[in-house]
Amino acid sequence: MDGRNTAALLYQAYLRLAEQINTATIARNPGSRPAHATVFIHMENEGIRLTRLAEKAMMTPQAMGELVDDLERLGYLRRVPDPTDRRAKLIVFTDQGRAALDSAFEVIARVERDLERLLGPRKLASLQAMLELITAS
Amino acid sequence: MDGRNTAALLYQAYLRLAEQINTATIARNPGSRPAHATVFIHMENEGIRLTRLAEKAMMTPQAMGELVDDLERLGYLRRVPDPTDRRAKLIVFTDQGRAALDSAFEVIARVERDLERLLGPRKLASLQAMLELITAS
DNA sequence: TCGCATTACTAAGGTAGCTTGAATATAATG
DNA sequence: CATTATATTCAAGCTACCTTAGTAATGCGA
Repeated sequence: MDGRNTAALLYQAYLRLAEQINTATIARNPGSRPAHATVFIHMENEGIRLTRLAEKAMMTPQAMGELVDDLERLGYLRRVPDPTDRRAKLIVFTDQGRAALDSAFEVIARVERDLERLLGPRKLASLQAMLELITAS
Repeated sequence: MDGRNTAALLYQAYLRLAEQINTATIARNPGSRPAHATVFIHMENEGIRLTRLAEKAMMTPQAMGELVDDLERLGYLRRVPDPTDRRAKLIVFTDQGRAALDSAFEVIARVERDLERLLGPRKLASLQAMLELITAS
């Protein structure tokens, strides 16, 4: 079906890298699922409310609540009362959660190093610039 | 979360292009869903059996059967008896199905032309080469 | 010809990742 | 101080896309 289909090529390359990242992070953080990543992506160090987290991730508070439930059960997050509003809770990292975040950064950094070895630094930079251009187009 | 995450950039660029392709093809072929694309991708002009189609797409014949049911109902495919085996049926394109396939190619070609205008032919070729390299790595 | 394999179909079930709806507690406002 | 809005949570449901299980007809090798 493809005699030059850049979209398909992008997807395959993405799958290749995502598989590496998911495999490594799930191995390091047993019990976690890809969907949990959106929580880490939108977390804030000082703590964040569920509603705000949900807004940032563009989902309902209920859906985000389930993800946070999981990560709390797994020991990555904790809910503490928000001192400024007794209805609200602040979702904060545990030490384990911070370690998991660091670990995820390391995994990504390793993949980036592999890419740099594969393509060379100049070409990798060129690739990233083109991808940003496409996304913004 | 990203201070240079090529995987994320790849995904965003892919989403940008896929959204264009899906929107255009679904607009041209009402009733079709993204999952139906895998059928078109693995179809064969001379006709193909359900089991073989399922194998190529790496899913169960039952799952593929449903997709083919949909596309038959929508008028893109037809099941005809396989003259060489009375258990089997050949899934073949209707004229409408062939037109839809052509139309999908046109949509992709349009996206490729847009990309060529955005990046230039040399850089687009370089992008594709890098994506293939990543996929094969 | 007997027994097993293959092709397709029907039916039911499962999973991931969401949603909508409704309840409770607290806050903010006129 | 009555009303309305906000933060969270419990419960149920939904969609897309698959799966496993079981049935019937036909083909094929020993």
